[in-house]
Amino acid sequence: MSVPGDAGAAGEARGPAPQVGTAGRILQAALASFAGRGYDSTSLDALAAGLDVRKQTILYWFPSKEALLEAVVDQCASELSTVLEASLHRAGDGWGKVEAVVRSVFRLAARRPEVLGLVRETGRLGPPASTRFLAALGPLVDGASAFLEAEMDAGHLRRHEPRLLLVAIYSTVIGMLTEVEVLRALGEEPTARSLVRRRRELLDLLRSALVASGPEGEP
Amino acid sequence: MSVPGDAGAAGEARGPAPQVGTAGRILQAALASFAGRGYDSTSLDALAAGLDVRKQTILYWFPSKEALLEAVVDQCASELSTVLEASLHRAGDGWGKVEAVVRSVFRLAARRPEVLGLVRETGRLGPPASTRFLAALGPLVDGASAFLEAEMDAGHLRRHEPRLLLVAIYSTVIGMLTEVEVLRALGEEPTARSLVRRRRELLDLLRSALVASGPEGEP
DNA sequence: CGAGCCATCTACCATATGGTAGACAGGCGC
DNA sequence: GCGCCTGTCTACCATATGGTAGATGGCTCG
Repeated sequence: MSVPGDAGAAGEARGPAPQVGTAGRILQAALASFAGRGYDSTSLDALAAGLDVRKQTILYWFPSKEALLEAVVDQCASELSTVLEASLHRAGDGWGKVEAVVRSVFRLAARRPEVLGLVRETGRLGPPASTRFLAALGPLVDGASAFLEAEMDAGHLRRHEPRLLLVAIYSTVIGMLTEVEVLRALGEEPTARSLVRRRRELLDLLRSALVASGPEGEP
Repeated sequence: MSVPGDAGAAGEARGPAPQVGTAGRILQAALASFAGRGYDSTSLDALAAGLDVRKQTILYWFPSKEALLEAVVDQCASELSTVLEASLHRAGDGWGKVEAVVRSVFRLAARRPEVLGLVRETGRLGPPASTRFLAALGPLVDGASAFLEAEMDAGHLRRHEPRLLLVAIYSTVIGMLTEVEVLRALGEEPTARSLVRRRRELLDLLRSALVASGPEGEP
């Protein structure tokens, strides 16, 4: 039985994770708006209007606008973690693993573009949203960094500073997926076809950048 | 003699470009806040407080908050254009030119980080801010795309789709320069030393990605 | 010296916004 | 059938926000 928003665990709707019913609808609507319009440009009244309820209903399930943001951030971090973990467990060697991760993020973007949009918005918002999000991804990032370093040591990948490499990959992936205005200006409408092209180009670039050519890194 | 904000050319302070005096101070403060906190999170009262004036003074020089944003966008587009044009006119061949452009953007970031911060904010804001900004950079982007294609045709750079390559480079550069929270989470504080490391890593990555190894592209 | 202009301010406006308190209808259990 | 709980609503609050109108002091010019 669902329980309404109240003092308690900060940032959480009461009771079980609200994926269904009104609380679930509120989360989805908030995600879409926070990702698309921005957190500060989203009012509770506007959000409520889109859901055909009053803002008091939102405040019944989430004690404040900030608590709603925290719940949305947690949900996105969870979805992204799940996707990244699944792909990390499947692929084997250096480049294969990087490729698997990038492909899985693009698949997530195809069916849930607002998740990547929210990722980019947390970067802009700064603490505590970004801190919460990055903390949730922390273990994965640490694992990714260690993995990259090991692969570079083994000669499977070109030598780079692993953590800066992760920032570069993150920036490029998020930009290719969410910089809608820049993409449009360069002739790329946000279509499924364009997504395929962008994924191909990005993978080509990353592969050229990461896979050493010659004897020790022949592709 | 300076002229106050009024109906007229939208988005412009009256009279000559206000780089000095109160209007200039307003522009700088607005740039810093729009880039750092975001346009929607910046109130005219807060901006005025920082300048030790009243918001009516801001509205004397710029007819509206949106007009102020337009003026800030124009100024940033101008600064970035100047920097990009200068570097494009100096370097010669394929990779050398790309490197020169990236280095010049990093130099701009070292002394005027808020300019790059505003670039990223315009991407988030969408039209009309992003349209205005991208229109101002349009000729440069067209030239860059044509240049990249010619260098690929000549075998100086690996074959990629030029416009998507520009999006990728843009995303990576802006991310490496402005994703402060992600950088911090990975151990990179926004220091001058870190900027040097980031520039080196980024240039290494781009070089590996763009410069073909082997007979036709030996570096 | 007085008039006019410029740049800043005070006072005020209308609307937006996040949030609180309690009313109310429906459903469920005793 | 009644009492209680849940979930939604109305009414209201205090503050924030972008903007307008006119006051005011200082400066310049005739």
